[in-house]
Amino acid sequence: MNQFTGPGEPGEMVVPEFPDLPEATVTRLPEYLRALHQLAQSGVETISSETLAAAAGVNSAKVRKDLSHLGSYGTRGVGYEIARLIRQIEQVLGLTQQRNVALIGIGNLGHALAGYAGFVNRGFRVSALVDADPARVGERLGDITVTHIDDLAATVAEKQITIGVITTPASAAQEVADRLVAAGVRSILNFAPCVVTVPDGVDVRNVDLAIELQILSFHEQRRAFDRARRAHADGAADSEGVTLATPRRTGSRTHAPARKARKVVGP
Amino acid sequence: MNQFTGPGEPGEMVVPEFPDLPEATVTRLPEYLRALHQLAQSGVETISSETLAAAAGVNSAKVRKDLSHLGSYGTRGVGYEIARLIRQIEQVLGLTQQRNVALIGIGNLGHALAGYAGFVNRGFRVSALVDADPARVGERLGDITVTHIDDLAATVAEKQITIGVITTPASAAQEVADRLVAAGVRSILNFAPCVVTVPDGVDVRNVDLAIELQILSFHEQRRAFDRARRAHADGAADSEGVTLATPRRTGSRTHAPARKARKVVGP
DNA sequence: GTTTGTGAAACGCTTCACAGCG
DNA sequence: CGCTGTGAAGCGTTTCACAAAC
Repeated sequence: MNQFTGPGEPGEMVVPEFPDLPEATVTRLPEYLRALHQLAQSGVETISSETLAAAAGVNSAKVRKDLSHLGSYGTRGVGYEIARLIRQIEQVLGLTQQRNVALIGIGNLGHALAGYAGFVNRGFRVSALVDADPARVGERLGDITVTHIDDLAATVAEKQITIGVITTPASAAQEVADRLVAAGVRSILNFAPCVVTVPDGVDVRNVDLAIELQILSFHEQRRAFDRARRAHADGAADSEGVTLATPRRTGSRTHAPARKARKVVGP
Repeated sequence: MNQFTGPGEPGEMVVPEFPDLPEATVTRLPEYLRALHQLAQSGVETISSETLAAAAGVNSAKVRKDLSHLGSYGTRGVGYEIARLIRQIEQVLGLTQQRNVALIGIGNLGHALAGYAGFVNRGFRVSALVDADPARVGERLGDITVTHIDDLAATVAEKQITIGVITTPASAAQEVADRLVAAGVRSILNFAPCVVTVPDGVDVRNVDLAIELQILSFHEQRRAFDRARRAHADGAADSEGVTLATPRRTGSRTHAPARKARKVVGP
């Protein structure tokens, strides 16, 4: 449909276009990308929506709709050219340039993320490590030296940071976010278990590990309940009017802050 | 509306009821809970949907709809009793019993999660640490000794594990998932950057840290593009028919695998 | 007056199903 | 024939707006 080129009629100023993607599509593109990189390694050159869907854990209609938003160049009867698709997705996701990430809060989690191999190969570089504890400043992790939060603005400018990752305790998260915003950072990934408030134009994503567990806990709980209910019904059925509760929702999954891939037993 | 009690008419077998919550509501309940715990500490006893909404980063209509699914017992003109609301939410989320978590893959991330304070206070206990590397088996972290993946079934049974957290490399994730399922675990939180396939009745949630960054990167990219576009338009406007692309989507946020709290500049 | 609980409208996302193209 | 691209239908979620309750 589009993909970075305007209509280009004579007598018009043509301004390049940026695809207007549904948010749900944006969250899936990285998943397709991950699957495509895997598939590319196995030497395949072309892929159908059906196969990509299986590799990414979604259905093929979704893949086709999503890719059509990129101005997809699939070939009917054949599929999509993997290499080209990778290039297209990387381009819309802004991964053609390397993005510099600052990690604020060098505790347990900060340490782990600083060494997380999963970032480097996917267009990101942890370029700055920041902490408020003077005792930690100067510490080296890999080839990066921890700097002090008071120098954040300078660090952001010097290292050309575009994304800040907050791995502080919740009590410090809002202040860190404020400082990141003041330093010009417009994208924040917040691991602290709290809501951070930011001005318009700033983008915050939250990952709360305990919340993920709690969501799992709910479904665990419901399964236990259903088992109890079924056992009860088995023992009591055919006696007289048995009231059965908990009609199972038909709905499948949407996307989720963290991605989901739930599968639950049918009734 | 409901909340664990059937209609209870005479002459009927009454079976307890489990509330049928929309998935979107389930993902928000933990966020309300987090906010409520904070608010409870500041001595407030009652809270309006408006205030809770602000604390949880959503809007008040959503809060009221969500809570009404629990068979909400708010008081009109007053609000909700915090202590009671906490109890209700913890009950539907299955947090009244402590849940035992096994961590599989004791690398950087596994270490960090093993020591993550955010779990303990929220109903979860990391009760088992598992790795495939014999060199790591026997290592103690806190008060837990790392056991071998081959003993997973025994560990799960002994420690009464209900949730497995995968922090292995992607290459090992599917096998670990298979073993967890074989050992009877029905809830999996997967940090490995890959899709794991599980049988019906098993619940998998994925957290891919690089994907979160890529989503941020997309919006970063779009902002850069919009700036360029606007600059271009400023310089060229009023000349003749200027084609402006990128109509901004109106949509706000849904929930997300990881939660979101985006705010983006208006046009 | 304030705030809840909720039908109903609006919205976005997913899924269907098939025309169109290779 | 196989697979993409896409209108249109179907669903779930969000938002509106207001009657009911305190």
